[in-house]
Amino acid sequence: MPLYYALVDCNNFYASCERIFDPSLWGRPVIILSNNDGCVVARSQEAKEAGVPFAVPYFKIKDMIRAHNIAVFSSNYALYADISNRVMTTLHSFSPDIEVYSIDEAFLLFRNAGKNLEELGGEIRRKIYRDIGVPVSVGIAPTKTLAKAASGYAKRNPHTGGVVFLHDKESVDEVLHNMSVVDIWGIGPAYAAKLKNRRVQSAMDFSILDEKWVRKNMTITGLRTLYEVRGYPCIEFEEAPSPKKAILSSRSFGSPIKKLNQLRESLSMYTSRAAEKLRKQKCAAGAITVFVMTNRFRNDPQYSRSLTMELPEATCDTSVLISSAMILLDKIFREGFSYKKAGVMLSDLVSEKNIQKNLFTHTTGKERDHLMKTVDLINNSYGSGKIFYASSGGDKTWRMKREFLSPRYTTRWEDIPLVTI
DNA sequence: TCTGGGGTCCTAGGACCC
DNA sequence: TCTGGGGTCCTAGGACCC
Repeated sequence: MPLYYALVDCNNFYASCERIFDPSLWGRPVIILSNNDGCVVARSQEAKEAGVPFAVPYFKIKDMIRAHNIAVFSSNYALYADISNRVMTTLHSFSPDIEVYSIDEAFLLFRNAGKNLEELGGEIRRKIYRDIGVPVSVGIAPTKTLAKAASGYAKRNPHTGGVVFLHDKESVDEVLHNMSVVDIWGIGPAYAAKLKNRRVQSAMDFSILDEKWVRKNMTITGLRTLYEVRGYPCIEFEEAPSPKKAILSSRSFGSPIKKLNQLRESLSMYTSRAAEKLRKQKCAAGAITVFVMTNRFRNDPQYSRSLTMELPEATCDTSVLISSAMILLDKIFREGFSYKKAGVMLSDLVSEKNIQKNLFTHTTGKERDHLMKTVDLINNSYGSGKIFYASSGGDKTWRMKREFLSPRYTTRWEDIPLVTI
């Protein structure tokens, strides 16, 4: 029975989100910056054509921005996440089997479907564009890796109408021939360089490689990719998002910081964030790691360290986690460096129901639970960071830069667009 | 002179993804 | 002046055990 995977991929997703509410951006190059307005993480088609490279630091392209009248935005995750949810909800109406792969992509599974899949792809495209305003590309193929390849091909080649269905050898070969090996899902720059030495350039070259060589040089994951490219599905379809094994919260600072106090504030803040995420997925952490680092792009003296501590008892209590983080920070902090980034990682996660009690620690139990729930409730209702731990400080000189933030059109009452007649 | 072998667990580092 | 953040998986090698 034929089984096909469809990959639906939003085109230039962040840029498309900004355009929904600001039609003056149509036809104009648009770029979106990473946290701290550091580098470019998304570009509209026009911006790509104007020559803005991916991941380039913002300060390096200021001239180009002026010359091409490029619209610049800070990342507005509240907006993107909300639009993403709408897209995923719409996709659900096309197949009950959906794997939300990232904020702008989802796989759909189609069982026993025939030739009409191409048509269905077109329908998906039209519906999402009409209902939400986001253009998407659709790739349909017998494996996830080929579906990815197909949607990429659809995006690059307008004559496809944004939908590519790989249903026979000819159509697969056409796509693989016109695809660079580094664009295969699962092959990054390191493997691509290795492959280039073997004169493997196109995805087609890769598909006919010797299995043993791939296994030896690209591990078992590389071998899976090889089979997938040949049309044998090896990568599982995961409908339910698998529970996280670690939770990370880290940030670069708006400007470098030198004082222990400032590091303490920022780490205390990141720990609160991580703990919130932890409670949201109803888990407790058995270990905590703290790391600090200087700016590797500068010629200053460099320092980078991390330290992990096992907690006597798995916990999701923010204050326990903060005090543990502070102990770790005190151990790794060195005077005299300009720190650029710090973070905290919570690992050894267990379900909050299965916490192994420690005989020798004093737990306060229910009251703390209740306190945490209340803190989360307040912050969820009145905005993140409405109440916070005093150790997170009020100074916040280290806070993130977001100079070009658009309104949270869909998630904040004050920001809802007004229509004037 | 000859210096085992098999197993587990942990960690660091490297690869990839968006 | 200004170079993101948050993840997963795999492997090699060391420590340790019998």
